[in-house]
Amino acid sequence: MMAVAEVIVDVPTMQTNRPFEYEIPDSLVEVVIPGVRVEVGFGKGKRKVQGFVMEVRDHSDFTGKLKPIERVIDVKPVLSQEMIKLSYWLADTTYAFQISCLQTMLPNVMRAKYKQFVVASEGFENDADVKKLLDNQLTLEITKDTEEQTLRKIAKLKRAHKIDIEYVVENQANSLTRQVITTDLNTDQLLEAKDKLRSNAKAQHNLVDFLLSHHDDLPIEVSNLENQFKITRATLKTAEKNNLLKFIEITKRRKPVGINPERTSNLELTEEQSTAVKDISDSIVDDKSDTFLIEGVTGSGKTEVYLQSIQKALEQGKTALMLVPEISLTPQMVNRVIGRFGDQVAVLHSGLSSGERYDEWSRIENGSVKVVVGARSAVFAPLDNIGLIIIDEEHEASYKQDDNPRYHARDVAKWRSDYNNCPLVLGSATPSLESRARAQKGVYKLINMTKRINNHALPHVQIVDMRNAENSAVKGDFSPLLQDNLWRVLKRKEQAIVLLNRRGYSSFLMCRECGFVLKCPNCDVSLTYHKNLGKMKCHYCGHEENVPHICPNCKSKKIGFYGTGTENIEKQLNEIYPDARVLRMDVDTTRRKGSHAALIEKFSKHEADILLGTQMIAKGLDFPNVTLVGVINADTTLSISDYRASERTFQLLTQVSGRAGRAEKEGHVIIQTYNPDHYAIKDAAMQDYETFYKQEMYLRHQSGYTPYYFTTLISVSHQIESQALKQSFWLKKQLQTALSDKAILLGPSPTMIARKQNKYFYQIIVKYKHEPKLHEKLMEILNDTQGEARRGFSIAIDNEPQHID
DNA sequence: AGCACGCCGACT
DNA sequence: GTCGGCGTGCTC
Repeated sequence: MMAVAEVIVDVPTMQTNRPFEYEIPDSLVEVVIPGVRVEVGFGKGKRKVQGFVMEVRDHSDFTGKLKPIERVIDVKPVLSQEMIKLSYWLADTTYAFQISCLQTMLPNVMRAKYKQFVVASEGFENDADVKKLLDNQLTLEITKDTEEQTLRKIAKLKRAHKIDIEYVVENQANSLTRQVITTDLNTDQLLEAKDKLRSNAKAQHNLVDFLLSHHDDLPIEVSNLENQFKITRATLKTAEKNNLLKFIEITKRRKPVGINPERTSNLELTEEQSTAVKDISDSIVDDKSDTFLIEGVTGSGKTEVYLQSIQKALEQGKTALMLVPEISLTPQMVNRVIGRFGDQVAVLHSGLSSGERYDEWSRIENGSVKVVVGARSAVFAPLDNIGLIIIDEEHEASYKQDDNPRYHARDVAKWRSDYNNCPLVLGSATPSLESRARAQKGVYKLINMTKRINNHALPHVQIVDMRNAENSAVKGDFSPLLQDNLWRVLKRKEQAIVLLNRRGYSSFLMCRECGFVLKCPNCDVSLTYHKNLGKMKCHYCGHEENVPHICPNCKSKKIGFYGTGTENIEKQLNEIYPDARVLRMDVDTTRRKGSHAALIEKFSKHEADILLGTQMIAKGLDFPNVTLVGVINADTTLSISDYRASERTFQLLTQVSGRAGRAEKEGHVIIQTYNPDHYAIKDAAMQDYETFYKQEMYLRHQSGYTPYYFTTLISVSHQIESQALKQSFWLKKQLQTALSDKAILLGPSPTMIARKQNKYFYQIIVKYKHEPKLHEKLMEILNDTQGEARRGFSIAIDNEPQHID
């Protein structure tokens, strides 16, 4: 009997997108188990790659000779059975390679780094050519910087079998350990020991004094002692010999959660809240995988419902997972969860370094954490025995990953909820149409929360018609009504939020003389300015260049930044209200790590009167002193060519309005728009989701979009534009043969950014209700176009895209 | 992806 | 003749 492992290898191509079988050597039988990473030989040469063991069997049907597993990387599986199963489902539904799915599910440090070294073949150690190539060293590393000439020489010597290439698979994931010191002696014993020290042993005396005064702080990190207290390692070593202290290695948690917020306990619930908690709790207790949709107006206390439901899961000895959009992962939110559950909580946000992220992953994986809060990718948190999954602000587009694997966290959460037999709770003031429609059909259980806590009135919303000359002509972008109300807020020493609704939020360079815009040579996009680099950069291909001071087109000096507009609005605010403290929050001011949180902190301490910003200020923030919200231009998101434009506009306006008057004080919202009669704007002003929902559903029905139809977006790209177009017509024809005549095929049409990294993009949209053959056909197409892929042709499939552009 | 094999044109 | 270009098939 032979032990065989099914391994997914780290080679992301269509042809290798299946398990390969490897022999498990006797010495490794005990350790090669599903979920561990292994190092295996792959291909004809001596190439080595990392792989994931999916399954272990006792025989193989493979007719050839099996290669052995060379090394086991993990002592303990990094993938649970749940994650292994999930990866199959994920690969299938997103059309992504399974290896990509596995890597997405794990912290980045688990991704192998590959290195190649040139070494002399046996017997050629003294060969003149070899010696010259290696420059008398034993090895030569081949990197991406290795010159073309050298590569040629390497190829030549290799053909002559004078050299070999050695492959090294590096594992980046090792939890850092740190050295700490502690002592078994109590203070009396230390004093006693101090007396015994030689009087000239000054450093030792100081050290003992230090230990006495910091006795309660022990253990203390050695690096801290060296840096902060200037105690050398030599001193410590001597003290160790004298049995004054001892060294211990502990696994370092790179990111200790900041200052612990004050512990809170359950708040008293309103009737609506307690019904919600009860319904969810019942599902937790009964191990039912129900999906709840909480449709709750801003300020209705959804968070408390989440917290008490989590509490229930913990009481049942289970764990809980809570997803929030990255942007609402602010200290405000995080503190509320940590405040309730203390160090049982792990927080996964984009601010973590990859090492920190790995540490948090380990804490979750080894069971020391019961609650996980995080953004999209936290849906893969290695929690065991999940009792509850929550997705806050479930309508947020950021829950969908926009590169491979293009998964939606909501779908993954649903899968895990089914696997764990636990409820999934979706919460929003403005649910996505598809979720709300599912609730309508009874697929989800709808929980309506219509009352604000303490019966706070909803903010008073006014729409300003900017087509009216009186409003727009006065002073820049501020209507008299908005100006007036800002004055009042300032006079009352309250705070205001001003939202500039912009879709693109990067600053590009434009000549005011001739209109020239600095563009990327490889992509059809304008370059954006990166403050920290001091250079112009392309978002799509990474191309960089210096900032020109004269216009390359007309030689004028009037070339400058044309940004989000926030700077311009800031200038206007400063002119109208010279005494007001304005805080600008946009990509430029939040680029540095932590600056986003710092600005929020500053505003919540009332160190500024007006918070000015884009989308990012609309979400999840709670400032009790804010009584006015002004929206400069509500329309911009309406005019985009996406069928979700109205939905997005409605959501944004409703949410930003909810920022006003969250405490005792009444809130006031002023929305400036050129489309005052548009239903998305009117309904947002009324904070009337249900009316909006009905209207939007009607329109979606008319135009045949989600949730009435499923959509799949297929984009085709090629170096040569005509080829891209030709292939996309071929693809459309392929689809037509497989699909029923009820399916609607749109396109091919060029994408909004028609060229990226010197490739031309066309897209086809498939709208359908029931096409059982579509999935199979798309898989077939992916397989068939393999050969073409070599010639720069590629296909990307996006199931249920969030935006079509 | 990355390697070997194999088939063609232009050079020590 | 053979070196090295690229197109093709395959990887347990």
